[in-house]
Amino acid sequence: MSRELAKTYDPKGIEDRLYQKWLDGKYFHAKADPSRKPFTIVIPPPNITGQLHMGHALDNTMQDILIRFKRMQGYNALWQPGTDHASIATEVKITETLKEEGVDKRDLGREKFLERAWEWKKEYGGRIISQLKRLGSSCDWDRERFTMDEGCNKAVTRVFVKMHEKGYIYKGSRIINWCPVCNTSISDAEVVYQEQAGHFWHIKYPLIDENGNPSDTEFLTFATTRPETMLGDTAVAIHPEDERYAHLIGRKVLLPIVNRVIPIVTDSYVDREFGTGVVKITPGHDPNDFEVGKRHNLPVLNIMNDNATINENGGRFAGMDRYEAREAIVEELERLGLLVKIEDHAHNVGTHDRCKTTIEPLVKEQWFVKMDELIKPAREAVEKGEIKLIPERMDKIYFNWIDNIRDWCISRQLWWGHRIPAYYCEDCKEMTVAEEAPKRCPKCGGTHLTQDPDTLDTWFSSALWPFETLGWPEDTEDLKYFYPTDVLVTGYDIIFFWVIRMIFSGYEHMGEKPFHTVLFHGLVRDEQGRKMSKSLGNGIDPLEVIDRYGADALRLTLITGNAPGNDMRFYYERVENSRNFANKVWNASRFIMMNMKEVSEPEAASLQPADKWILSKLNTLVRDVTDNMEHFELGIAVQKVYDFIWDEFCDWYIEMVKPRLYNSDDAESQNAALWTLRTTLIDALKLLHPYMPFITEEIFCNLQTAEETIMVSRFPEYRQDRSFPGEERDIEIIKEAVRGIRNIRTEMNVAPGRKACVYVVSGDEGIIGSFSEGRLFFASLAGASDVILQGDKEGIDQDAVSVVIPGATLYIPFAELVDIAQEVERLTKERKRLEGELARVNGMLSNEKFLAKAPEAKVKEEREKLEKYRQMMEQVEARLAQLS
RNA sequence: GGGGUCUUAGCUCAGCUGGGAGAGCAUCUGCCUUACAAGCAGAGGGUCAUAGGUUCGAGCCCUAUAGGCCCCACCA
Repeated sequence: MSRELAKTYDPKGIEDRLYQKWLDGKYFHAKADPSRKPFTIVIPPPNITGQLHMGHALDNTMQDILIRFKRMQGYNALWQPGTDHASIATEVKITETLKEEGVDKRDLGREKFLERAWEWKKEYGGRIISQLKRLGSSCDWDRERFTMDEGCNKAVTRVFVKMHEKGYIYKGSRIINWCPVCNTSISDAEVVYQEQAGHFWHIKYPLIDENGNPSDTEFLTFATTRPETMLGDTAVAIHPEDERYAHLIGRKVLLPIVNRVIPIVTDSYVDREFGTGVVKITPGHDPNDFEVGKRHNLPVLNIMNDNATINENGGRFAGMDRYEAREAIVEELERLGLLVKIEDHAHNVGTHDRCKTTIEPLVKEQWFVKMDELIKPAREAVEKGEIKLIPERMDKIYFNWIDNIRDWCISRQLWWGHRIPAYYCEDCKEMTVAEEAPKRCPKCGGTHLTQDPDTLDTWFSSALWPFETLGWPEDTEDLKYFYPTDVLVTGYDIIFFWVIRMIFSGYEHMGEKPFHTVLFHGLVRDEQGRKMSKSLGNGIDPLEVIDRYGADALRLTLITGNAPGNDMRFYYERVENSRNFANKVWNASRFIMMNMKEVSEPEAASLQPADKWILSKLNTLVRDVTDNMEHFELGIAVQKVYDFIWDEFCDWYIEMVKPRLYNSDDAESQNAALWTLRTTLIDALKLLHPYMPFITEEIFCNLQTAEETIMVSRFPEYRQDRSFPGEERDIEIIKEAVRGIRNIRTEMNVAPGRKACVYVVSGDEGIIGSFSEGRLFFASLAGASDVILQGDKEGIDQDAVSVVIPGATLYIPFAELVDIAQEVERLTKERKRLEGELARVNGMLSNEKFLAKAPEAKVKEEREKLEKYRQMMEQVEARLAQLS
C-alpha cells in the first residue's frame, strides 16, 4: 500500500478539486439542530463592487480557521455569508460607467438607473464570492444573502418604522456633511480630516456708528480660512468676558460686499486666545456657527447650491464655484481696503472618505437616528463583559466613541439603496411612515402620495446583518437556534461604522447581543509598511499569491507572527517560507507513505521511548493549541504546530525512526514506529487543518480510508494515556547528547563520513536504559560507529573528547584529532556557564522571600535544576582534573 | 486638545495572567545523508528605547522622558 507522491507539493489543481468535493459533500452546510451546540459567525459582507484584497483574505482566513476548528470539535458550525449593496460605492461606480457611455445619471432617471444597478449586481456581485472560495472559505453558500434581498428589505423597513414610532428616527433640518461631488449627505463617520495647506485671511468689518452708518475708523478684525462664506454671515461673535471688546456689546457691524448689517453676539464658544478673539458666524456653512446661531436665534443663510457653487443668495458671485468665489471675494475685500493680511495656515479639512472631495457643511432636511438612548445597552454590554473585544484595548476606543456620539444622519440623496418608507400627501403635506405604501392619506384621504426620494445609509442595513440573515423579522428556527452568533471577525477600521451599530441594533431589535466576542485584526500593509492602495499601486493581489504559492501558503502567511488588532507587513519571503512549510509537511507524508505497511495499534509495551516521547509531545501540543485557539491566539497556535511538525516530528522523530525501518527486522518495533508515525501525522494534520485546509485534506485522504474528509473528522483531544513525562525527559537527554556530539564534531572539523565509537558513562540505570533502547538512532544521529554503555570510564582512552549532559558523560575517542589544550578550554567554558547557572539558582533557593512567596511548583523546578547543574558540574570538574 | 499603541538579533515580527529572551529572512561553516537543496547539521548576533520605581525576581506591572505610528475632536 505504499504510494508515490510528487517530490514537491503543487497546490494547483488540488485546491479546486478539494473545494468542489467539500461543496458536493455539503460539509459547509449547517441546519438548525437543537440536539447539537451551534457555533455561528456572520461574514462581514463584502461590497458587490469589491475585488478580493489582502484585507479580505486575512479577515476570511481568520473566520475560516475558527469555523473549521469548531466544526471539527463537533459544533454545528455555521458561517453565514453574503454581500453588501454598498450604496454609495456602487452608485458612484455605475454613474462612472454611464458617464463613459456618455449618459448622465439624471437623464437616465431613477427607474432605469436602478435597472442598470441590478444588472451590474447580477454580473459582478458574484465575483468576490468566487474569490472567497478560492481562499478555501467554508461558508454555507446555500444561505448566501444580500443586503437588498427581499428579507433584508423587509427587515430594514420594519426597523425604520419601528424606530420612527419610538421616536428614535426623526426628520430634521440640521447642519450635515454634504459631498458636492456625490451629491448626497454623509454621516460624521464618513468624513475624514486631511491636513491641507491653506491661508488665514485677516479681514475687518466696519462697525456701525450711533447714526446707523458704517464707520470709517472703527473696525472689527478677525481671521478666516474660508472668506467666501462671509456671504452667509449673520453675526460676528466675541467672548462675553473679553474686556477688549466689552464696549462693543450690543453694537452691529456692516457685512461688506453684501452690505448687510449684522449683530455682534457674545458666546463662550469663542476662544479669546485664538487670533483676534473675534469670529465671523456663518450658521449655514459651519457646524459650530450653526450651534452659535441656534443659541442667538440668528438666521441661517444658505449661500450654496448642491454642487458647491454660490447660489442666488451670493448676489453677483452666484454661479461661481466656491473656490472661484473665494478668490473673487478676497480681491473685492482688498479693493475695499478691508483685507488686513494673509497668512499661511495648515489646517484640517473634512473630506468625503470615498471620493476625497472637501465636504461642505450645509443645512438640509435629513433623517437622523437619535443615539443617546439607543447606545446605552451597547456601552453596558462591553462594560459588563457580555461582549468581549479582542484585543482588550479596543474597549477604550469603543467607549471613547460612544461617549462622544452624535445623532446619525441616515438619509442619502442616492438611488441605489433602501428607499425611506415615508410617504407624503401632495394635497395636505401629511407624512406617513409605514411598511406598506399607503393607498390614501390617512389625514385627508387624498390619493396623491409620493415616497421620500432618499435612500438609507448602507450601514443602516448592515447593522441588522447578524439577525436579518437568519430570518428576522420572521421568527425562524434558524434565528432561534443560531442567534446570538458567537464571534465577529473584522478590521478595527470599521468599529464605528459597523460593529457598534450592530451591537445596539441587536439589543434594540432582538433584545440580545449579536455576538459575544469581537475579534479584531489590523491592516495588511506592504513590505515598507505602507497601506496597500490603488493610488500607490502597491497592492498585492491575493489571487496572484494563491496562483503562485497556493491558498494554504497565503493563509499561513497571514496568520503567522501576528497578534490580534496589529497591522502586519506582507512580503513574498514570508509566503515562500509558508510554501516551504507546506512542502515540508508534504514530504514528511511522502516519507511515511513510502514506508507504510499494514499496521495495527501496538501494545503499550511495544512502544519505544522515542515513540512515547513524540506521542507525549503531541499530546501536550494538542492541549496547548486548543487552549490558544479557544483564546483566539491563532498566530501562537499555528506557530506551535509548525514547530512541532518541523522540529520535533521531522527533524527528530522521523530521523530517530529511520534506522528501525531500514536496518531492523523487529516487526513489532517497526509496527510501533509506523503506527506512531501515522498517528502523529494524522493528529498534526488535524491541528493544522483549520489553517491549511487543502494540503491537510489531500494528505489525510491519502493516508487513511476510514474517513472521507478531514474537515469533519474529530479535532484531537488531550488524553492522559498519551502522557509520558519519563520518556519525554529521557529522549530530551539523548537529544542533548546528540547535539553535543554534533557540535564537537563540527568544532573539530571531523569529516561527516567519519564515524567514531561513543561511550556513554553514567551511574544512572535509567539513563543507561534509555540510551540502550535508543542506541540505533543515537548512533545514526550522532555519527557513531558503535555505542558502548558503561557505569564508569574504565578502559576509555584518556585523550577522548567528552560531552557532559545531565546524568551522563559521553566520550568519543578521536585520538589524533584531540587537542588537549582545546579540550580544557572547552570544559572551562562549560564550567563557567554552569557556575553562572548555579549562582542564579542558588540565589533564588537561598532567598527566604522567594521560598515564602514563589509557588511550590516553581520551587520544586528550581531544586531540580540545582541538582542537575550540580551533577553536571561534578562531571565537568572530574574531567578537568583528569586532563590536567 | 483627548485617547490608543509601538520602540526586543542586520531586517520583519512573536513573546499568554512577572521566573533570566524566540521565529522567519539575512550572514558565516560544513553537507547532493535513498521524505524534502523549497532540504540537513552547526555557528555568530540582543545592557528587550532611556531614567526611575514596585517586587525575592521585570521584556512583561507603575511613573517620567525621547522618538515613531494610529484613532477621535476640528480653534474660526
